This record gives sequence, structure tokens and C-alpha cells, in this order.
Amino acid sequence: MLESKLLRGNIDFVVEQLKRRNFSFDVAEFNKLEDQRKVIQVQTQDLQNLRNTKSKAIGQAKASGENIEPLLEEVSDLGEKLDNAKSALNDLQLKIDEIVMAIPNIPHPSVPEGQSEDDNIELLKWGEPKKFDFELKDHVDLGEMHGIDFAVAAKISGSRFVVITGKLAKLQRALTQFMLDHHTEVNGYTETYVPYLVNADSLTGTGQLPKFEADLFKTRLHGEEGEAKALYLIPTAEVPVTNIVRDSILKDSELPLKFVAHTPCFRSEAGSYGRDTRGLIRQHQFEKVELVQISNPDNSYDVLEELTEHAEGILKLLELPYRKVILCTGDLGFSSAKTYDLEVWLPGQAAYREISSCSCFEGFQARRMQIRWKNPQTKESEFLHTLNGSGLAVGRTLVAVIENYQNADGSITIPKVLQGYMGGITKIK
RNA sequence: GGAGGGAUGGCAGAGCGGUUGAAUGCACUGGUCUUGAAAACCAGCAAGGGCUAAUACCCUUCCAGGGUUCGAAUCCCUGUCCCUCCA
Repeated sequence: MLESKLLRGNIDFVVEQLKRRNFSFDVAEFNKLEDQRKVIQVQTQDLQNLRNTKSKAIGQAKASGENIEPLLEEVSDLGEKLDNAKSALNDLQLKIDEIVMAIPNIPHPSVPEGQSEDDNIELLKWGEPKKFDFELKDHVDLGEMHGIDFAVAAKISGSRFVVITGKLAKLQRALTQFMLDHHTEVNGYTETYVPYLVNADSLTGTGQLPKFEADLFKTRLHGEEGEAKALYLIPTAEVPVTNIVRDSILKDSELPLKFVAHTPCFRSEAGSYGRDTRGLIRQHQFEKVELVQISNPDNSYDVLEELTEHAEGILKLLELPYRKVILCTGDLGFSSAKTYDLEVWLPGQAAYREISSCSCFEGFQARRMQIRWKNPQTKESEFLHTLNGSGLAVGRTLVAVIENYQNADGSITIPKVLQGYMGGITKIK
């Protein structure tokens, strides 16, 4: 949600900025609705004022024992007028909200112009992709040798699910543990356990609803009808974690809040038929360790750099080659003002693939969620900035480890930092 | 499964249907006092919105949504969450 001040006072700027990310909306219609809203809101409030004053007068008259009949006469048709005005205002407000909630965030000035992911700009490369002197396998072939089973998962659930058994299952757990330990012990995040089913308000807060419901798994309680009961499986821990502070006013001394959470993530992957059908890259259910920070608005872009480095730190410790990319305006997510993607080298695909996405949302989510702080300078309640990033996507990290650490005999070497989590073994044979 | 009790400002906690947006305490902010601090005393202190050059003023909000009423924190209904008891 953009600032209403901006929408009302500087709509041309908004339109121009949104054009950068290929989003256009009907300014004339919006302005028309806004103008109507003003008029009707003033009318409604005047009527409410009238009712309040009259009612008070009746109260006073009654207290002093006067006849209140004539006064009652005066307000006889007020109720109906007020109801009409209120419902007109309400209809208008719903229409305006619908438009406003569908407007994406404005890109930060430092975000490069572009149409699609092809226009994203590589900022740096770290590590050298390893040369293999034998015929490479991808994680699917290697995984089948060590306990990854897509066929069984298809029987249990369907496509885009997986069953992992044995050492690789443990390796995934080791990766998770390692990431959580590192972020809590070294980077100062607070480990957080959260619900995996969330209500519509939470998803509206972070921006997945109302626009992207098709990307989500929606549940309903057995025998229950109606939207109010619907819960959704989380597409990322960002949703429950950021919503921890929904509707709160934080103290300056509490900031920044730094949460790390490991959760499964559930995505319908509607619209991605045929993409990444092989392997673990694109699943309906996958594990992720998520970093979330709630920051003072003044230094949120420093926080974005820091948070991205925290994610990069995991890749470095795992000695996985990666590159850092800044998303162009056309590829930026709906709620984000600026996003860095980290892409890990996958020898099986001979390509860099996204393993972390780190974003600053500025006040976009905070306004939807009413996340505020008392600014000690202004003494006002002001919106905070929210940020998050994967630290990392565990399923994809497992893929990266399997492929980058493979040996000629099909065995997989355990990265040094994980050996302690794997009972000291150095290889999965 | 059934029966009760509760939800009020940052926190605790009052609140006969009528100047109650809400007593009081704590916390917080400013001031007096003090060499400084504490204590004491005085004052201030909810959020969102409208209108405005800005004050002023106005509207909304006492869990949520409906209802009764000229008027609802207060009465009624539904829901959510918390607590107690019974089977």
C-alpha cells in the first residue's frame, strides 16, 4: 500500500514511477472516486455531527425535565439520511481500497530499469565453479541413488512433491540447523517458531492477498462454510513472522527486530506448468530459513545490505559459488522496493539459480499491517520499514550441495561446516 | 459436549443508556525543587481520518460484526480469543 498522501497529492509521480515496472492504472477513475469520497465523507460527518449535537441536547433537556417531544421530531428523519450517506461512503471506500490494494510498490531510485528477468544486473560473482573430470550427474540422478524419491511422493500427493529418506534427509536437516545456528549465534537473529496456516489478514498485510490468491493453498475447516474460516498454507515464513508485529507501535529501543524462522513453504505454482518439472527446484512444499527485519526507516537500505550479506555468508561457509543480482524494475516483486537475488551455481544445469531473494519493502507492508514506532525526534507514531530474505531456501541448498559436492563414484562429500551436524561423517556413499 | 466469567488507552484497572474518549494507579514526557539524582509537587500524555496555510473544529474507534435507541463502553444477537467449572 502506498502512502495516501502520495496518491492524493502527487498522483502523477506515482503513475510515472509505476510505469517503470510496467504497471498502469486508471488515474481518471481513481481521481473521480476520490473526489466523490471527499464530498460524501464531509456530508456523512456533518450528519453525524448533527445527530451527536441533537442527541446531547435531548439528554440535557431530559435531565432538566423539559418536554423532549419537539426535539425528537427534529431528528426523526436523520437516521435514514445518515444510513444512506454511510452506505454510499462505504461503497466508495471499498472501490478505492480495491484499487489501492492492487497497486504495487514504487521501485527505489537505485533499481535498474528493465522489462524482465533478462534485464537484471549481475553485481558480483563469488567462488569458482568447480571443474569436474568425470561425467556430471544432476541432483535427480544423484538423489535417486541416496534416497530422493519423486515417484513415491507422486503416489502420496502428486507432482512437485518429494520424499527424502536416510542421509539426504539428515543432510537437509543439518543444513537447516546450521543456518539457524549461524543466524542466531553470529548474526544476532531471534529464532522464531510460527504457525504454518495463516488467516487472510496476515496475507493481505504482506501483500500476497488480494492479488495473488491463486499462488496459495487455501484450506477450510471440515464442515465450515464461508471465507472467514479459511486459512492458507504459508508461501513463505515472511507472512507469519512479519505479522508478529502487525498492529503494534514499537519503541525506538526495540529496533531493529531481527527474526529468523525455519518453516516449510507451500506454493501452488499456478502458471508455472512445464517450468522446472524435473527435480527439487520447484516444489509445492519446500523448506526455507527466512530472515526478517523490522527497521527504522532511516537506515533500512543499510539493513538490506546487511541482511543480504547474512544470506551470502551461508553460501560462503558452504563454499558454494554464487552470484548476486539486482532485480530490474520489471522483475521486482509486488511489495518490494528493491530486491537482490542470490543465485547459486548448479553444475547439473550449468546455470546460476535463485536460492535467496532479499528485499526492502520500505513502508509498503507496514502501512498494510499498521507496524509503527514512536519516532523520538518527531514524537509521532510513524510507519517502520520491513525487510526479508531467504537465508537460505533449504531445498535448493540441498540441491546445490548434492551437485557441487558430487564425486565420480556418485558419493557426496559433506561440506566441512555440516560435518558436525552429520555425526562426523564426511561423505554420503 | 454442556454451564458460567471475561476482553476498556503503553500496562494495570473503574465505568447508573445521556457533555465518558473514558476515573484511578503505574509507566512515559516537560517543569518546579536539588550541586546532581531520588522523593515530592505541577502540567502533559491514545490512535486513525476529514477539513485547514495553520490553529481551531469535526468524524470514527472501549475484541469483531450486526441490532435496539433521538443517544450505546454500558442493552440484545452472532462470532473470535482468554479463563473457570461440569460430564
